[in-house]
Amino acid sequence: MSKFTRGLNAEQSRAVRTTKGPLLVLAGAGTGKTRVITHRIAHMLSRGVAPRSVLAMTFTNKAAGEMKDRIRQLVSKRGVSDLTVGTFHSFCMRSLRQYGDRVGIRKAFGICDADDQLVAMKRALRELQIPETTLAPRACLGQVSLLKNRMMAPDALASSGDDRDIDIAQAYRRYDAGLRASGVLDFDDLLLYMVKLLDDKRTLSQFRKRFQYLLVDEYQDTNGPQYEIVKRIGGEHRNVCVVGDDDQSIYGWRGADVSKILNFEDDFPKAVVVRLETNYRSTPEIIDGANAVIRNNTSRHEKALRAACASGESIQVNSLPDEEAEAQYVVEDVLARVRDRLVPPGDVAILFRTAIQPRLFELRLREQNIPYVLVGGMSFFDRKEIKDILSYLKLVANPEDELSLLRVINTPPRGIGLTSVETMLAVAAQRSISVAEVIRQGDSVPGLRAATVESARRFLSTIDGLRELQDGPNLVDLVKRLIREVRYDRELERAYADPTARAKRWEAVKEVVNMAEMHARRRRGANLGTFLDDVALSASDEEEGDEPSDDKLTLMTLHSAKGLEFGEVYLVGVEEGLLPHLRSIQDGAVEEERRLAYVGITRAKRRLTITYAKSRGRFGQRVTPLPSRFLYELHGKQAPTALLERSQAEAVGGSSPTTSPTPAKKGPTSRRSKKKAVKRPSAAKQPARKRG
DNA sequence: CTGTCCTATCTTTTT
DNA sequence: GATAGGACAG
Repeated sequence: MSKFTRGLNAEQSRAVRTTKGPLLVLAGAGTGKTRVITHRIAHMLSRGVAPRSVLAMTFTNKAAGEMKDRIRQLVSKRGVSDLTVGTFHSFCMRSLRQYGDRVGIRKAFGICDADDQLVAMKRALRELQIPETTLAPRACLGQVSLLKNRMMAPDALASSGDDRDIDIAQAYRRYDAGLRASGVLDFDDLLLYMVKLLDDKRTLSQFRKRFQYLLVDEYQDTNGPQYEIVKRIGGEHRNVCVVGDDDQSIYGWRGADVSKILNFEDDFPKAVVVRLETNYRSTPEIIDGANAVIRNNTSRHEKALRAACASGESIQVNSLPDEEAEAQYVVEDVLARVRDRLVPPGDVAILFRTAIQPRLFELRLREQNIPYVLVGGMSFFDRKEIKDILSYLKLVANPEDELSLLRVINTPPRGIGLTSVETMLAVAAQRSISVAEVIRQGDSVPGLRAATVESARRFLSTIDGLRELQDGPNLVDLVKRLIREVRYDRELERAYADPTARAKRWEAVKEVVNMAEMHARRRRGANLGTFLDDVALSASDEEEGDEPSDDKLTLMTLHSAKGLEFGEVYLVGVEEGLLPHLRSIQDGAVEEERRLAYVGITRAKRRLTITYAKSRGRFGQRVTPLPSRFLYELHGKQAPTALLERSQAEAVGGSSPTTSPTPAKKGPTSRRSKKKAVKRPSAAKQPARKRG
């Protein structure tokens, strides 16, 4: 018995001790998953496994950081630093930086974010002369991403014969070509090219030899390429441990594939399967509810949570007349309990399905002076000024990055307007050269004024000048000089008349400098490239606000709640059409919604309150939703067929505006237009200000 | 290039 | 009903 199995239950201990061969750990919510993972690695190291032969992959930076921290608490520092613990994406990025040339990409590739992707897709559609009204860039991007996540080539769609699919397939190819020309990869590409890299025999055997022990966290969220990576590297030695919970797979819409965890034993025959079913988080009442709901899913590993905690309150379910009353009820309940010192605000969460729901809750919370954080929303990196500066930096690092170039070429305004840019793009396409090259050839380009060309050249030479500093030791200096030399202050002056707003933006700009400073301090050998990598792959973890803090109530979506726990939880808006969401009902994806509900329920340690509204404004109309089918299930019943049918009918009816044979009876205000809205009381009178 | 009007859209968003 | 993005005019 090793010291790392002490204090663990039988199943946990078995998982920790199984260090060789394939291992599937089905870890229900609150069953000590992280503990098992970290103890298992510590145990392996104590048994002589070389730290550098261990590869542990997670989905978030946060999870990776936590894993490292907790292993560090268990073993000596030396061992930990040689472990490879990181997100799939960062692992792939590092590997491609090292061996990218083996799959035909430059090692100095850039990484493009969601914004860049959208720009690239718009450009692709324009070049293909597919109007955005026919195919929305966002939707198209989503489809392409899904294809990539399923490792499907564009041809797979093109052959379907459907017009839209053909367009998407074309857009896919064009979009990819655009990214390649700009020397950038999107997030999905990082994984795809890694798979490709592992197609190379030499590389594959190198990786197999190096990484003798694999561990994958949240395996239920694995998508196609991630699965291939695991299978390839681990396929020979088969020391593959995957940990996850099929009941918490909630990212199917992003290409995550539950079947991977369901079929693990087929992929890795004779796998040891350990089920962690003892829940140390919640009261039996809460666990009963969770079990009762999730039991209704058909495709899952059979299991049920057992509560280890003492009995507590039963789950409360409350219906309220409308969403206003719902918010009011919840906030008043919180207020009373906080006042009576039954719970600190920091131990309370309000969970909801969609991003618009928190509004009313925010309003009320502010009214009552209850401090709160809204998790999610706009990240620091989504702010325009931050993106601008980062685009400049990306352009410095990668002269071919046209996405970035186009973003900042006239920011601040340099007299290079839309028309000029369009001319440049057209000429670039026509002569098959880059936009930068067009600018260099500017004199021979019809339609470009001399002043424009001159200004564009000055812009390029500023960037070129900065480029000479990029490998230099002083990253911070580079960033500062860039901000000065491109005259970003002018941009702020132009865009923000209000001095306070301007000052605030300037603060954000300076924050980039701070980030660079931090990066330079933390990492040896830091340069522009390492900085940009860091920023690209660590989207939102920095910064205030986001982190659930000790003294603030948390407002967040069910998706962001996964992996967290709170003393008291309010699960709100539990109605047909919201949870399960309308779209999921349409798409026949109710099981994933049920998992979402399950995730929500299992976040609560001691007290769970579920609410739903009998009337709710949706898309400007007032609807009278039915209580969610999950509420029936919660009490061990089946939702009435009539409810399911009506729900289905509404989902289908609501989706296609062409066919509206007015489903069941709705409220009296059902399909009235604009004017009627005036009579609505106070709904959104007070415009929600910035969150506190 | 900026300001305005208009209209399409309205889940979730680890990287 | 709100919002964001595009089209169009000035």
